[in-house]
Amino acid sequence: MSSTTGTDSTPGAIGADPAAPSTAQIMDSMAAVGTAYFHDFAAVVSRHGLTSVQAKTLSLLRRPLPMRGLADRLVCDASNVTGIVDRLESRGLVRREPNPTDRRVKNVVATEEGHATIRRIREEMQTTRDALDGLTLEERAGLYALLQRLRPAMEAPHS
Amino acid sequence: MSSTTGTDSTPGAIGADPAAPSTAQIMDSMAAVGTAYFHDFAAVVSRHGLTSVQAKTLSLLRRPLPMRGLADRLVCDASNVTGIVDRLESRGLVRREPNPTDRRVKNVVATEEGHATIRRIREEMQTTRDALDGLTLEERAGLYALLQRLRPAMEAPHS
DNA sequence: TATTGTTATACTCTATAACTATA
DNA sequence: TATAGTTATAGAGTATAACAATA
Repeated sequence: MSSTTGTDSTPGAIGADPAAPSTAQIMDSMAAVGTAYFHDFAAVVSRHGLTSVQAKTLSLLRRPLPMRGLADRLVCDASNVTGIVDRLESRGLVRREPNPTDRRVKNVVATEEGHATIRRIREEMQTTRDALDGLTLEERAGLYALLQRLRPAMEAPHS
Repeated sequence: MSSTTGTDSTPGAIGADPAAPSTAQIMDSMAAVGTAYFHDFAAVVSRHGLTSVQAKTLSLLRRPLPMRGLADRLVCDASNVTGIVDRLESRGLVRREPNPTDRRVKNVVATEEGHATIRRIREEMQTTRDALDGLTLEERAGLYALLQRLRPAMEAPHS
């Protein structure tokens, strides 16, 4: 639809219309902002003695999930989840509970400390919060609308 | 979907103004889109037999960089770069060259195949490209402008 | 003395394969 | 037979500490 979505590499685009960014330019910006976001996240969670994947797992446990459900959401093999949950459990941040209806399944539940930890992490991502606070209300609304519009297409099955 | 989208821990925001998203809501969207972007990237580079960090390293080598420069840009300890570059070099994607003016330094240079590989990877990120193609020209311009506005604050030194 | 790059070490994440206990 | 979870294994990324060569 966007007509000239030609691949880019900046053809003869010395004075290119600044209002018509190439796909490559947008991708570069997405990568830069995404990378900065995850650096902020990693720095904050490491102060809590957690790795990124451990904190991500904790953040998925707003409600109990089976090991398998965690593997699906983390987009990794189920065998990895054993170790990740082991380490969170040994720190008292999650618990494994038996599933009453299917004895093969174990439900992973965040403890009160686990919930508190992930709450604090969200609050402590100050670089990201400050960056968002630097936007006007209109810009914040625009950014959110665009990200929400992008999200389903980005998360769609990669045929 | 805005009603029962239990996506985040918004305070008492059941019927919150959709034009005034909370910081937490925006952060969740950023994380979701960022995660999807890096999943696309990881899937594409893995078809080329590369890990994400290897491909990221290759993408930094549009011009030669010393090992130390790579460590700075990858935001990791210098000792890690040895192994990453070792693996890229054993696949013929980069070369180590001596620095004429400082014999302690080794410049890492992408080979022709290295340049071609990173070029192909950018072109093959179809999920991301399709998502961007689903936006109107105005939306693309708005997204790019917002990301560019966010970038310096996000990349700022994390005191 | 300080810096560049490397090695050695230990831990975590990752996929694959094989196993168990359930279903 | 199929599924949930685990274990064993091997490769890769990560930080720390120590080292040689050079500045």
